[in-house]
Amino acid sequence: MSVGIRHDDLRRRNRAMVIAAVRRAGQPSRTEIAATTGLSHSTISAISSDLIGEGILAESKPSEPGSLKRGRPQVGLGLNPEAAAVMTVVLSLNFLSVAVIDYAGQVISEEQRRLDTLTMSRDALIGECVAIVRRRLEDPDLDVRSVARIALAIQGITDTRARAMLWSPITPHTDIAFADILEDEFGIPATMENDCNMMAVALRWRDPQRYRDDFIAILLSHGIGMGLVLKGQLFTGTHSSGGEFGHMIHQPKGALCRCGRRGCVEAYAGNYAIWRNARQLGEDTEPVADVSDADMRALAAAARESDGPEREAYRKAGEALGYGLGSLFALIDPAPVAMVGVSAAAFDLIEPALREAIAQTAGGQHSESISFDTEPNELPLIREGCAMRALTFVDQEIFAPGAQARPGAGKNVA
Amino acid sequence: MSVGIRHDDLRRRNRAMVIAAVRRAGQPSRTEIAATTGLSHSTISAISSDLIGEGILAESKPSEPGSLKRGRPQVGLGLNPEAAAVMTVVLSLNFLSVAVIDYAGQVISEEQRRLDTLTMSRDALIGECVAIVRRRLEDPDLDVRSVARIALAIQGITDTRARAMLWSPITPHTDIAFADILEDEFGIPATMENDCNMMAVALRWRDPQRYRDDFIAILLSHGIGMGLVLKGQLFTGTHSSGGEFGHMIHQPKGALCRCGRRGCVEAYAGNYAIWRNARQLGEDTEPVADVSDADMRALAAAARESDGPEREAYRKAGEALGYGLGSLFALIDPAPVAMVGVSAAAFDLIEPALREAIAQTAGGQHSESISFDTEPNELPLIREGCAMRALTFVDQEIFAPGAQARPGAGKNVA
DNA sequence: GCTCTTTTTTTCGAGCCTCGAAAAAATACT
DNA sequence: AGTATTTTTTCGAGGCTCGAAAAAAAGAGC
Repeated sequence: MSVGIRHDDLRRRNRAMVIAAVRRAGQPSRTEIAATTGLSHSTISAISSDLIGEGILAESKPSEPGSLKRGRPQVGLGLNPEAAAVMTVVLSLNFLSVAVIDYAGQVISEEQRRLDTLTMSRDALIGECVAIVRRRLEDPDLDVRSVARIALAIQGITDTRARAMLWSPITPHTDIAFADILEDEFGIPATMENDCNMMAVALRWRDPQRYRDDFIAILLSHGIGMGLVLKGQLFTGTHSSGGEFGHMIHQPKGALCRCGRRGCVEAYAGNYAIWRNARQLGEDTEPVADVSDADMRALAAAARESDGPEREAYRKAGEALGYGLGSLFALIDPAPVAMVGVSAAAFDLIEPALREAIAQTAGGQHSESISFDTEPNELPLIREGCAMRALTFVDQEIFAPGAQARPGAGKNVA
Repeated sequence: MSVGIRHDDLRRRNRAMVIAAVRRAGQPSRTEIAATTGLSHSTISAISSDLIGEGILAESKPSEPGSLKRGRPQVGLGLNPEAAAVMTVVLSLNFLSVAVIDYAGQVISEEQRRLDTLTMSRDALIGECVAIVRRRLEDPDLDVRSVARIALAIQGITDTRARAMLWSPITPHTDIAFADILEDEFGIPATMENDCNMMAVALRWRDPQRYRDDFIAILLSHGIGMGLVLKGQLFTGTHSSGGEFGHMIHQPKGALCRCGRRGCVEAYAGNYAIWRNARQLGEDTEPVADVSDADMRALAAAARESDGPEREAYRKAGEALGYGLGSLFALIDPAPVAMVGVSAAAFDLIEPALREAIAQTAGGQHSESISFDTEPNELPLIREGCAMRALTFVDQEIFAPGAQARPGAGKNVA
């Protein structure tokens, strides 16, 4: 099973703890780090002195003028923005966006492009991704050697090892090993992440109070996606990114889903499903390829206006989501939920039926106490999540082990 | 977040690894332990010499006569059966059973009792549990001081901290803190476990080849329960034992479930549901309290005999289980399944409809490759799981830290 | 029966790492 | 300027793991 702990692992792990503490707290003093990690002051002192010597951390003046305490003032430790950089690539329906982010998490540069992802050939899609990354790397302001990691996020299913996209609604092509492709092309370690998982990662960094150890991020968009954090860990399937909440069964043999099957939650709550119901097209109608955000906002407006088929469509969506959440809660117990995406802006139309449905399930025993939060814009969240994922990789996998193994690499400060 | 690693943790963890390696492998040599843990021979030598000195491990002669290898023969290390003992208490419908198990996992003594759990008062139920434990502890052959842990398993929902039963179908009473009660009564650390989780634990020990990192144990009994292991970890809810597969929704507003709600998987696949459908009583009929195993076997026989309402009842059960598993697989991806309990003996009647249903779900994409195994008798599994849970607790929490902190306690061999 | 070979296990010194205590540093209070 | 207070560093002690070498315990060969 798992492997024994070597002596050198110890330092690596404790270095990782210190870096993580600094990334989380912003500008903590050595004393604060000692308190949060439980390590002794001497150890923190030794480790942080090493990390500063290696250019990973940097001391920053207290900066707080209102710190009228006695005693030697604390000196804050911060991440050195120039220690490294990472790149995020977000590929969504008809849209590709890239950003370069410094080690402290600030965006250095970005680029966005419209594509016709549904009709592009496999090679063209890969080519566009490679090209946009290359353009960013060729930016004269950027030190290419400092780019330590690329994180791609895509709508759809990725594999557990974060190497490949297995299936995606934005393209007819399957099994594209984006991570390997980018690694081979640029020699920079890369991962392929699921968009909703990245949303969950981002929520945890944005609001650690609310989104801590257990929570759910649900993407209400053309399709329905989910990112799930359980016991502080991002939940993934055994083979894939998992958490395909949208394809849990709501009604056996029910409405036609984009995945070709019947009765999935998405077949009632995805944008195309709401649109289909609002237009009263019948549940067997082939899902349309795309409904614009503007159309969805118009639909929501009409639903708020009068009690017609539009309102009924949102009611059905709420019911499907409610029963789906009820089944999910039966498995994992209730947890805070964040609704993300265009239809999150119409959550007022969805919520009543959702709560009613959830109250009829075992998981909804305390349905009043389940709280929902909404965030209409998913893209910034996905990018933030990617950035944090790439940065924590650099923290844990590159900086924590230190550079003693290879004396030629990295910056060796005496 | 998590805490830094101290220097003394190191030894504790590596001791735990060695003990775990011995428990898993049976009679491994020091060399084998070094190989599986990745630690050096010197370290293994030092640790195992300590453990032998403390009476936790014991050397055993090679025992294999056919070991015609050159070189110094390996000497096997085994668990010392007298190092400690644990107790398992399994509380199920109308039945209470207790066993005392030595440190090597052999049953020393046991006792079983029939009770009328559904009608007993709260105090009577607790009293019976306490009394049966006391009788075992008063056994003159048993050194009471060696009993290091009690593990209770109960059908129903337990809390995450493994202290209390929150709800159970075998009694109308709720929120009984069995673990605390036993601890207070006997001064022995105790935990309260969910029966299906213990089944999963046992399967992992019984057949580590098949049930390794990801698998599902489903109890097909009066109710439907599940134990789930994901990524090598027992899956639990955020507040409770979780994994209430039986109460995922199969049909919104469908058949009446024992939990009082409608459309749960259990309301189609639990014994009472199969019985209700076989008797053509209608889905709104109040679930009966108990159907005997003999009745269920008769039902299965009738279903095999001719294509009547009995066969249809099993078909409906298969359909509900199939759609439920499909939804589950959408979340976690497919994994090997073990069907446990009386109705597992009728799995031939269930399987066709189950596979048909699962094939219509997103999670059932490779439905042929999903393999089912059956085990009609759940009680031995639950007891084995409890025993292993209690024993690994002793391994990790009592023996791994060692006794250096309290020089008076334990056996200190110079 | 004795020596050689092979494999397992133990011993020993080196190198790290963390810790606690004490010292040093840096500032506010008086 | 001196004192109190808080943060940070320094230093020696104690542990732990590791690699190399030695010791132990057999079978193989003559």
